[in-house]
Amino acid sequence: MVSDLIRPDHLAAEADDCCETTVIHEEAVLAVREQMPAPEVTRAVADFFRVMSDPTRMRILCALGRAELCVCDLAALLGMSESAVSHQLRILRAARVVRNRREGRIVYYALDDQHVRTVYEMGEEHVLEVL
Amino acid sequence: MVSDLIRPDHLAAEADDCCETTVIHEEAVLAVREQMPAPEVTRAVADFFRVMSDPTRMRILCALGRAELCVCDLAALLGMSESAVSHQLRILRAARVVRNRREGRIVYYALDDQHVRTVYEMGEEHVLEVL
DNA sequence: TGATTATATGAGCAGATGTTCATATATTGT
DNA sequence: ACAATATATGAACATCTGCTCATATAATCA
Repeated sequence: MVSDLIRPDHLAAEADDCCETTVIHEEAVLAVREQMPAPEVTRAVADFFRVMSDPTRMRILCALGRAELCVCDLAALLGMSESAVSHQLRILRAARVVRNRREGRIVYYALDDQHVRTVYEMGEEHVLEVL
Repeated sequence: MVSDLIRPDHLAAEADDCCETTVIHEEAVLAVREQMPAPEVTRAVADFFRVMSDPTRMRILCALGRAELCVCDLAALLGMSESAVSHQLRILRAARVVRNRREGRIVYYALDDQHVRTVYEMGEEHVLEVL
C-alpha cells in the first residue's frame, strides 16, 4: 500500500506486534492495555464459561445442583441418550465443576463448584432484565 | 429389541415422553424435575454464557469494562482486524451487554451490564481455584 | 461533488462442537 | 465362567463458529 510510505515512522512503534492498525485514542489504549488481565487468564475464564454455554450441560448442572444423580437418571430427566449425557459429563469433569463417585456399577455425579450456582443466578438475572 | 417385550408395561409410564430409558432413582428424578427451571430459561442462560465463552469477546468485555473505546482502538489493543472486532461487537450488542454511541464517524462502545463484571470475577476465582 | 475515514456486513472457509451409533470397560449376579 | 447392566469412549457426521476478504454504509473534509 502507498499510504504506508506516507505515514510517519514514529507512529509505527505504537502497536506492539502490528503496524497496520489505526489508533485514535492512544492514551486510552495504553492505559487499558496496562490494566488488562493476561490473555491466558481471559482465555481460561472464557473456557470456564464455554462449559456453561451449552443448554444440555446447563441443564445437567442445574439438576446436579439439586441432587446427586447417576448417568441414566440424568438421561431420563433430560430425555436424552445416556451416551450423550456421558459425553457431556466428561466435559464437566474435565472442567472440575462436577465430582463423581462409584457405587458398584452406578456412578453418581454431583455439583462440585460453589461458583457455578452463583454464576447461574447472575446469568438468570441478566436474562430476566434483558427480556 | 426382544427385551422390550419382557419389560412390564407399568414401567413405561414413568418417563413422560420417552420409554426406552432406565431410571434407577425414580423419586429423585421426579423431585429434581419439579425444581428444574424451564428449558427455555436454561437455554437463555446458556446463550448468555456463550457470549462470554470466546477469548476475543472476553477480552473486548474486559477492555470495555475499563474504558469507553472505539472499534479501531479495540482492534489495535487486541491486535486484531477491525472487521473481526466489529463482528464480535455485533454479537455483544445483540446480547445487550455493550452499548454504543456514535460521534461523527467514530462509534464508541462501553460495557452495559452490571452482571458481566461480577460473573467475570467468579469465573476468574474458579480458574484460580482449579489450577 | 469526490476522496477519505470509521464502521458494518455478507460470503466463504477451516476448525470446533454435540449428537448418534458401535464398541469397550467395569461391576454384579447366576 | 457367562450374561446382564451401567458407564465410557472412539468414529463419523451435520451443524455452528470465528476469522478473512471484499464490499457497503455513513460521516467528514477538500
